[in-house]
Amino acid sequence: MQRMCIKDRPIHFGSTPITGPADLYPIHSSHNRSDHNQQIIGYKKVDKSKMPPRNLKRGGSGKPKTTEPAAKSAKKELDDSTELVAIECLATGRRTTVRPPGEEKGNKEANSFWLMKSEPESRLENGVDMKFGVEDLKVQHNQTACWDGVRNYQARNFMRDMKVGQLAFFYHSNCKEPGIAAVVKIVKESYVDHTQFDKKDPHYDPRSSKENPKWFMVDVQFVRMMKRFISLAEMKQYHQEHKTKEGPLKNMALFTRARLSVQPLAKEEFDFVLSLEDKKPI
DNA sequence: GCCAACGTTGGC
DNA sequence: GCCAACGTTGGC
Repeated sequence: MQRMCIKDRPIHFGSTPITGPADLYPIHSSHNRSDHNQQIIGYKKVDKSKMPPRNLKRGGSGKPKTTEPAAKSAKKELDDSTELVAIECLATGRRTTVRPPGEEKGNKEANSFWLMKSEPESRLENGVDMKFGVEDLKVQHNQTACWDGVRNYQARNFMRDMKVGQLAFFYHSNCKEPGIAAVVKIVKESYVDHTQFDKKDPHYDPRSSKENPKWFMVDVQFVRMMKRFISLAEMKQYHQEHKTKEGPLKNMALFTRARLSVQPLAKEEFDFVLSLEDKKPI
């Protein structure tokens, strides 16, 4: 079984209105559940050989280590991120710094682009349809939707780094043809994801509380469809080629951190993908 | 803090 | 449906 949804993705329509600025309207998306208190982040170019994982593991599992801290630490990271991307495991308190692919020191623009995954095909999760493709975004009021349901710390932290006006690719995952379908922009910065408190929501998180919410979301607005769909397969070919010949997609998170539903793109990566629109598909 | 077991992601 | 990759859990 696969489920798709997975952890970090958003989407579905719910029905719950969100509170927020009057000009934005929401919606919902949703996603998964499971993560814990930890966070780590970063991308890195790291070698995955040693990468990661295990160390960044969570720490105390059961005890949310921080009860308030989550928010606070995360915020701290945000501030630090102006320079390097700070990574910290909330659970362990361990901190490391990594620089996003393509980000040069002092180049704050480098990380101002994102890729957000969503499932365009129906798939039930606890009875709720997770479907939310670009077409679904386009029919929302103001063509804007809140990216709720993200339940992965890295993805959540990336959303917290998002700023109004930044662009992101709307990626279709878990479907026949995975790939980039459109360009969207961030229209509301990180705020509490209300679905974590809703017992009926597939992404309900019993470990979270209103006093100390764990999950956040941003609002995105449709900008335009890609001139042509840029498939995962096509990008993968470039990724492979760029790994040997050196090219902009050589460290693309889509391949180096495949399961992350919200991922950063270096400007060169974003621009390269856009340049493919005017080329013939390979 | 380590690490084996387990669960999830998500392309194929 | 399969399964590789990798994140999470939780005992020790």
